[in-house]
Amino acid sequence: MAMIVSGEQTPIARKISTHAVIRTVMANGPISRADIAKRTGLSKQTISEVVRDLEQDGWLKPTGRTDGRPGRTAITYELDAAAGLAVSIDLGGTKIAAAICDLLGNIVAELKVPTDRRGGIHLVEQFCRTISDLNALAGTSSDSLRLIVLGTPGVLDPATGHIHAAPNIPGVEAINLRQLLSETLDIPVIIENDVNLAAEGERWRGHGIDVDNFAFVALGTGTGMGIIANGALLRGARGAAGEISYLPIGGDPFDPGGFNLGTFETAVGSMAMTRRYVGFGGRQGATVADLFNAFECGELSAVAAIEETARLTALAIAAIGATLDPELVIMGGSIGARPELVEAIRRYLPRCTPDPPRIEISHFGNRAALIGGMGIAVDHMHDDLFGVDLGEP
Amino acid sequence: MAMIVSGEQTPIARKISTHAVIRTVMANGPISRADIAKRTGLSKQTISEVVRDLEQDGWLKPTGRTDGRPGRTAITYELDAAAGLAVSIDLGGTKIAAAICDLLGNIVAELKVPTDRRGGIHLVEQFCRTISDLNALAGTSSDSLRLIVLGTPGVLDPATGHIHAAPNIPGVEAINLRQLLSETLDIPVIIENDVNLAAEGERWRGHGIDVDNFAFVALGTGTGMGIIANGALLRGARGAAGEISYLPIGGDPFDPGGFNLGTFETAVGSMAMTRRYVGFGGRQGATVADLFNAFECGELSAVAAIEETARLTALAIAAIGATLDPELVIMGGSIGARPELVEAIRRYLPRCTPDPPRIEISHFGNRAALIGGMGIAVDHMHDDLFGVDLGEP
DNA sequence: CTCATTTGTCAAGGTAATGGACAAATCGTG
DNA sequence: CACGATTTGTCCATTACCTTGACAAATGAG
Repeated sequence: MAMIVSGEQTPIARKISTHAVIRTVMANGPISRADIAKRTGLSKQTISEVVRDLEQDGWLKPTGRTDGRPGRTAITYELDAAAGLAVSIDLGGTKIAAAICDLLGNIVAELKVPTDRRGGIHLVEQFCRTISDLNALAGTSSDSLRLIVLGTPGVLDPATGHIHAAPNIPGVEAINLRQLLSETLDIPVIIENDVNLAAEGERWRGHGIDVDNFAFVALGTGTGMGIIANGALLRGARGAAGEISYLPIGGDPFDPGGFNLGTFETAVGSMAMTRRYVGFGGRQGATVADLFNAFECGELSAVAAIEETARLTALAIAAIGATLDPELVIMGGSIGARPELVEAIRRYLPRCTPDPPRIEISHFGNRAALIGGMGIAVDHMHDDLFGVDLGEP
Repeated sequence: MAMIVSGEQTPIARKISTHAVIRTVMANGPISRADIAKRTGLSKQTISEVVRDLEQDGWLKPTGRTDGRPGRTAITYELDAAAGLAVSIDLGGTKIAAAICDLLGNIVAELKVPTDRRGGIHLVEQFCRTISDLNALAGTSSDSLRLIVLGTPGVLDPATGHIHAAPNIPGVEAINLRQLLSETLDIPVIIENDVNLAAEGERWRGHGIDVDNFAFVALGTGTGMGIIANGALLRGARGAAGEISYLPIGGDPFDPGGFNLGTFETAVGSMAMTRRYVGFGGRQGATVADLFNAFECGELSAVAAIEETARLTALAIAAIGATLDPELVIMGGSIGARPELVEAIRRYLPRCTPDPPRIEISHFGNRAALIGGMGIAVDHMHDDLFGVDLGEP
């Protein structure tokens, strides 16, 4: 009923001090208490108290001593990485990638398994098995896991976490995957669109470091985009921000047939690409890999197919640029990350938009979403543990 | 050098309490000290002290007493609106609108003058004259002004405030309007794109209240869009977010001729509309107003011109929707706010995009940017006066 | 070994917030 | 009109946190 501004137990002032100490330690690596005092402006006394509490609770640990300078040697402290472990899972149509990471974002264990094609409830079981495999691999225990971040294809409701449309994975629209997994393992689960996670991955440790406005464009079987705007993930009102499948580019958007897949996806998805290749005179039944091989050999129909895809993608990036004004567009996905395609896009872009954004190929390739999940997990653990909430009247 | 976490003079704890009190008073109107205590969770004693300090500094003032309920009557306090005044200026190609508002966002004085066509430095002089006219009108003094928010057309550099392209106003690209005005009057000046301000206006007190994701689309002589994403203004990397003039819609984006105005603006600006009207057989030399009059009379060429503009705008909104997933699109500008056009857009939209956003006509019409400037000014004054900064190591 | 230098602890003092007691002021009711 | 119930606002003692200054501990340089 009444708003509580000071925390339930720990008073607000000590919370803020603790927060400042943690942030200083995280930003400056192994560091002595005296140094923390200088950087935070708090007194040595206070720092000693806060550090003692944090060490008792297992968050900080002494890691070494200073030397080489005059004066008494100082004990240096560091975040105890093992104090918080999290799992990141990237659920794909054919494969599941999963990893355990610690509080500092170090990868402790990582593995990949084929997706259980039965989908639905069987996926929950598979996740649990995979997590226990990861624990065995890393020598950790399920008890020390604090959080699971799950990346899936499809549009997610920002509020409930319900998956609206995931064409490649059967039986996930009927169940609440997030809730089921969370209740089974008794751990909080964050669910997020996989392309959004890929964008987060690039922001965390890829090309997007220190870039406040960029987009991750994925082209593969389907199309999608993750947006970082003002330094944060942009989900939109219904979680459908970045659903570029429906861009009115590459076809007639008023054609009711385009509603199933979306105009843009119909024009540049892998189906469209091979169809176009065949249309230009390429070999019947060719896959996208065949197409790029043919391009390598200089086959004209392959060149034409890729050029057209690049032209349409450049138009899409122009539309995105006119809306979001990103500094950078990162290309990913089995098609989008191909250097030949990206090179062609770079050629087309300045011809259809003034002041085009920089174009880069994903730094993490198909691991971007997995990495992004870890980034979110680490940020979330930090917020959870050390965040300061001022309340909202 | 050293990071100061606690404020220079006022300790952090008192700052937070003060902040909580201010927010509670702002949110709950006239309110007694006991009530503040209940809502914030702080003790009555603390509230009394904080309120006494705030009253001494002129921020709060007692406004009345409670009655009608059992128990001792309470003195109710309110923000002293006159403690902070700000100016909002909307610089247009033909007119300048300006207003003074107080800390609560009440409009104290408002006026409109024709823009000095000589532009450049003369605008600074005109702003100063207008502000002193406003002061005379409101009976206030220049000394109590804390902030000026200036809205202009064109793309602004988010860092420097430099105006990059403002076709309607001569001589503003060569000078730093923000800096000049700020130095002349010795008041901080915030400069912002006018369509962004219009979006802020709708967010503050228009259709965008409590809507975290929406876009304000302006169609008139030119085209533009202001974006509220995640509840905040989206400027993009170079301040060009929402520059929908360059959307690759309504023409061939690879046509080098489209670079001057942008493909979309070339297709739906007022020039394009009248040209299209004439092309469909309308009267030579007709203005946009004539066109809408003709539509009113059921003239087929006018109907066709408006239908085509609506069709293209629906496509643009589809593209914006695929990127941003707004809950709402607010239409503004001399053309965009026309009900006939909006009605047509509403008809076209479901045919080219699934799950289309709500479409509304601007709540403030051509005053939206002026109102938005006030909203920003009020928010900024609040942050300035009562914001809590935790520092950043 | 001695001195300068830096680290870390101890003790004392100050500020802000809490909680309880209590006076002040008002409404409702007999 | 008096009295109890109720709410407001102040006073006082106590607690929690942070700071200052003094001082012991530990180390490199000469």
